[in-house]
Amino acid sequence: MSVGIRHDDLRRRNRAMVIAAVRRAGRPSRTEIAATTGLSHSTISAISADLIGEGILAEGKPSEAGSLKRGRPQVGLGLNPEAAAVMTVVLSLNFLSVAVIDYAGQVISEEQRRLDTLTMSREALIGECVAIVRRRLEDPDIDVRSVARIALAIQGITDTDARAMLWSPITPQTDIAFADILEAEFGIPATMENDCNMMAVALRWRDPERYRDDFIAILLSHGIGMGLVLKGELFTGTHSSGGEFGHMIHRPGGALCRCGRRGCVEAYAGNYAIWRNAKQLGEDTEPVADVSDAQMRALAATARERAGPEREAYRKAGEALGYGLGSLFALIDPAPVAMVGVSAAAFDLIEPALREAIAQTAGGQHSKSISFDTEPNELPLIREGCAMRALTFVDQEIFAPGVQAKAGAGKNVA
Amino acid sequence: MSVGIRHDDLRRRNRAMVIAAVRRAGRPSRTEIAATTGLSHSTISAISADLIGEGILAEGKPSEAGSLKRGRPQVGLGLNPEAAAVMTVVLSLNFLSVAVIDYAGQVISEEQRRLDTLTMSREALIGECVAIVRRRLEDPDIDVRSVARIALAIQGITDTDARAMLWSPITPQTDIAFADILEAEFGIPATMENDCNMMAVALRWRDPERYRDDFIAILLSHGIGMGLVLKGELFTGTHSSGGEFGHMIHRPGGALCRCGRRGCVEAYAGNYAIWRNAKQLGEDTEPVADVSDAQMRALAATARERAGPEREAYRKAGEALGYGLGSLFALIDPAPVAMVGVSAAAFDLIEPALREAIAQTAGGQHSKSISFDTEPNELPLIREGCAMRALTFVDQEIFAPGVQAKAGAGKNVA
DNA sequence: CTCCATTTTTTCGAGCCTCAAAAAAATTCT
DNA sequence: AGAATTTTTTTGAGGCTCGAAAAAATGGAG
Repeated sequence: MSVGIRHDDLRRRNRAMVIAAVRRAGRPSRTEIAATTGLSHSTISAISADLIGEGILAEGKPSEAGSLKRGRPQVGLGLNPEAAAVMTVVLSLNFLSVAVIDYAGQVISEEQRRLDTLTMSREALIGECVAIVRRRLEDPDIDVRSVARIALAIQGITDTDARAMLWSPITPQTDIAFADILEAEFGIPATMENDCNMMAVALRWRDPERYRDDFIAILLSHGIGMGLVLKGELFTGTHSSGGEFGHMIHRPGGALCRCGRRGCVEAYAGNYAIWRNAKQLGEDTEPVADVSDAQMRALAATARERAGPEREAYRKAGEALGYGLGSLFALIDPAPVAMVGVSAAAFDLIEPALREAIAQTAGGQHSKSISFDTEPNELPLIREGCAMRALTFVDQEIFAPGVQAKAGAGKNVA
Repeated sequence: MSVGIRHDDLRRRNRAMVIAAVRRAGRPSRTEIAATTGLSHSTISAISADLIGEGILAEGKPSEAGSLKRGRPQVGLGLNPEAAAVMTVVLSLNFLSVAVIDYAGQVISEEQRRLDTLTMSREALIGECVAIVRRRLEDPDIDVRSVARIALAIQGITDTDARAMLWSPITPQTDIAFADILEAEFGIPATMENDCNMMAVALRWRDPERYRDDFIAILLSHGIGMGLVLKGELFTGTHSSGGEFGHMIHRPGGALCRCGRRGCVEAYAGNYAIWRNAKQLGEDTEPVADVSDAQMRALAATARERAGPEREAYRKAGEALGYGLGSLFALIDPAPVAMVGVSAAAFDLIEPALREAIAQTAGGQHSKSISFDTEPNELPLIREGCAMRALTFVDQEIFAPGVQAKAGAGKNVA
């Protein structure tokens, strides 16, 4: 059972709340913070005095060009960019991207690099990651000691503790404890996150109006991934990063999936599956290793131009996604969906069949009210999510430390 | 964003924690409570003195026949049965069951009644419920004023606020706000819960070792229902009671389901579906209204005896359940499963195909490690879950009241 | 230019709450 | 009967938040 609340926890939690309020609002005044947190002015005053004294917050002009109102002007409270820094490492197919971000969220150093992830050895892959991180840490603009956290993201399955990649489509290697490796190498706390989960975190940060308590981010790429936020919390499985939406069974015994099983949603909606159907290769054909974005765009163009196997391939993708979403909606009730990735740019080809399929399912009662957003470029989203993830960690675990600082990723606050 | 923690919340939460610890442990000593809650002895002493003064707890002998150890003997703290009472109302197919339960969890009055729910008018159905509740409240053994909460459970879909039944297979009526009706009639706070969710609550209460943080309760009855506990919390959809496992799509365009759609899991695994397949009526045949338990048991007996359509019907049920569970496990990772209801008694016929199907899915990697329990009788479970639900409400909202007493069901603490 | 109205922020005292340590209570063992 | 042991209560200290009042900082009116 959950443990009692100690007296000291109170201050810790309220500190964290104030920091979170500032991060969200930008440059709120003390009065605004009091309003959003529900705490009294005196408490906010005391806590913010502490935080300023510790160099975590800094005073400045308020966000609104005030001076219109009478009375003592508000003093804006902002995050002190120099309070700390975090690092994001995004590993995707043939690509490695690293950035250092200050406490206020600005990128202060970055590097990107092409790799051949599918053929690299385990050691080479790890080596590249360690090397690129080291180069960034040696950047003269960066104070190494200020880097408080590293967040990695990778396509594939990670464990719930956010320590290791268990399996990924971008490499034949399995079970690499990237978080432990980087921690050991640089002595900086690190976590290993699932890319789709980071997309969800970023969407929530970008548009809290639309993506608040319940929503779904679906990555339409070579494979199909999902990030799910339920009741305001990032949903992960109990053991792994979970949400293996792409491997829900669409048709028992159906098309061959990259995972070796049959009939998964991905085996109809992943890039390789659309490609396979468009080229009429048959559902038992071994999935190709990669289809370039340009090839996919060409496929979509053809499908738009004329009826034929290309158009049919997208229809099948839509159907699979629709039934999958429908089954998901049977479990969690419908929620806004963001489609991310190359094939999101071909969503016009996918949507009709998708909606029709959803309408055949339990979730389909409100089929018309379900709304879709599209975002063709996943990488920036993933990086942004990683940054927020790492910064939130610093906010909570370093600047509002409690007795029970957990080893793992802490709470799944999206 | 969540609101700051007030100073008064502290006491409230710790009071609730102490009550919960006593409810769980039976008759713990103050020292034991201190150990399980993590609070200091002095705090426990202060809080329990308050609670005894208010008549919520009462001193007595400790649960263990102690006197073996040296030193001052422990004083057991138990719930005072007279502190309050709650009422459970379980509405199932052709059956209505009501009980009054004291604060310590003992049944002190009950009544059961056969109805013809499928043909009753809306008014008659509501009237029966109101009448049976009134009769129990007029029982001379019951002090009406002590009844602090009514929990209803029904098969079907309820809303997230636990106010209304939205749809149920046991009646053609829809959208009956039972909770509001009973509240208005008797002035006692009421909630309307989903039966499978109550099963899950009860399982957790009965066997916290096995059913702790993550598990699944599946009702194998005329229809297929599910109660899901994830990370220690009852999982409900965002709008409805959610978990419409029975209406996940097993085969797109497949067998006709009672819900009017095609290919749902229930259309292969519900009693009517097993019946339909056993009688070789064809998948488009309109589902029958009811199959008696005796008929189902006869079917199972035949299936055990010889190969034939009966055995094949159970195989198909297993397959559908297996693929459904597999898809679920793709999302949430595998967890222990309890099979409840008549067909749980025929689980031997279902299990082989079920396991084979799971092995074909993403969740199937750990197929062998997934364990199933069976419990053929759902009604006692549902009643027990309702009772715990209502008692927990009294513990939290009445005996540890806070500023923000929410209107709805409060937190989903299973 | 001065003074008042207005709004934000800080200060101060009160009231709770939890905690650690010590004291008191209630037994068993010798 | 006294020592040892364990549970429970008491006591005092330290923290935290809150409301009210004071202080600060500005715009507007005369």
